[in-house]
Amino acid sequence: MPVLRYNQLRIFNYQTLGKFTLTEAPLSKQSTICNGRSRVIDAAERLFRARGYSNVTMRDIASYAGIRQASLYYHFESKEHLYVAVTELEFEHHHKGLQNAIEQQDNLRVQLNCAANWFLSQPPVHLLSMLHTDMPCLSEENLKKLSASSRRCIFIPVQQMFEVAQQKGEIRCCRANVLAGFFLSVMESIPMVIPGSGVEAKQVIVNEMIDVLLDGLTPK
Amino acid sequence: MPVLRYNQLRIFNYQTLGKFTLTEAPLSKQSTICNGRSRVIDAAERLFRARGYSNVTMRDIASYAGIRQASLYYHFESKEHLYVAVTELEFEHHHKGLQNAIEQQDNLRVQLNCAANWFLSQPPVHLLSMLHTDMPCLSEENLKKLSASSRRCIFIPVQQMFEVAQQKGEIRCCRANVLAGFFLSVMESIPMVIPGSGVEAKQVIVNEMIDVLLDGLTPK
DNA sequence: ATTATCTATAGATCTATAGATAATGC
DNA sequence: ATTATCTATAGATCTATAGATAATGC
Repeated sequence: MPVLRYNQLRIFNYQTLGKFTLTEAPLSKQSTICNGRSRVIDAAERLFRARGYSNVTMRDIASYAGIRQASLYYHFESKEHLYVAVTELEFEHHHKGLQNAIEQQDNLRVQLNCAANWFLSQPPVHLLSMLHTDMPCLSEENLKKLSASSRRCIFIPVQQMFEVAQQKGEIRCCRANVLAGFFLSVMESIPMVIPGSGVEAKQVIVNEMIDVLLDGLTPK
Repeated sequence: MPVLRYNQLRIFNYQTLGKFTLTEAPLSKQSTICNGRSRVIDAAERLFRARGYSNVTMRDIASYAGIRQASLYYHFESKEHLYVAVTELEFEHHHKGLQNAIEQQDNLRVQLNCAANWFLSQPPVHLLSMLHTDMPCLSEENLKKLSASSRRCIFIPVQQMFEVAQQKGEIRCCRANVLAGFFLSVMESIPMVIPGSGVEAKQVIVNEMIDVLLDGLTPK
């Protein structure tokens, strides 16, 4: 059976991934996934995010992208280089989305809602898993690089949102970094609280979360 | 060079673990770590919790426990069996600690503080990473088993604490499962917010977190 | 006889490299 | 000539099994 070259293979089916089914839409625009490199990035992005660095093999990525394993090394020097490239892109993507969600609004409650909806509209980042499980597999240098990126792209924008609200007197005095960790970790935990639910159910959770954050639990 | 048998080797040094340094005290009582099986469980516990299932090899565990890799299979049928056994023990350990922390108190604010201090007194569980990255590596059956254990031992006790407080009118109406996810995920995120800080710094964060949870952020 | 270890190794991956080859663009 | 793929494979793991062996307990 001859192996179809990528150039000859215009119609393409993503393969199933065992128990790691990936149903989300790709992060990048569909239109950009038309050349080999983009397909590799897209495949790696989905797989690394769904399973973590160590539970994805180069063969998995190649198979998902519709090429042979060795061909990945034409585009990326190593598995680690691929992971770093893909993860930086993902962080930047979230940076843009978050900034956009936050800066359009001037009220904290609405900003929180928009930021939360941004996260719900995207495949989950699993930032805590990445920092805990994936990053230590990388070189010291790449670990520092990605840690810094995750802070700059995701943590700091959320922190600044709280700082600004504090300066405007919208909320009382409280460490903005604690609040940022608060908000982000709760966003990460939503799948744990209600596994396998739709977006509407998640939005209900998010709204309740924002109410608690702003108004507290103690009855009036 | 003759290999020292475990029985002959009474004095023992834990080996270093590269960038995954494990400085925490063992979960189990020191006194119980005197026979082979307990040493294996202790080693596996530390390593799996520090790096996750896939980033630990049977050789790592054996080396840490001071025996040869193949000897592990005398005590446990497979890597997966070992992981499941160790993780169930860990969940039970947290179940006892949590129940104890919660039932001694009758005021929600104090209960939250005691539950938080329990977690701070133990090596971190990294529940989100476990559920997201480790569990999908297991068989369907073990996945279900451990998911159920994590719910029963960790999630439900926290949820019940909120339910009781709600029944007593201490807090206003709000989904108790959302609040449990809230609390647990924030506990998990503390290392992300202040990486590499001492227990005191973490207690400050925890107290600020509890204040926000109960009193909210909106100024009076 | 049983318990707890060891050595040696089979068999299955996984990453990465070497070198060939087809398609594309100048 | 350059780009993007392929086949084949080296070399390094990693899990798990087989069979030997020393210490312990009856």
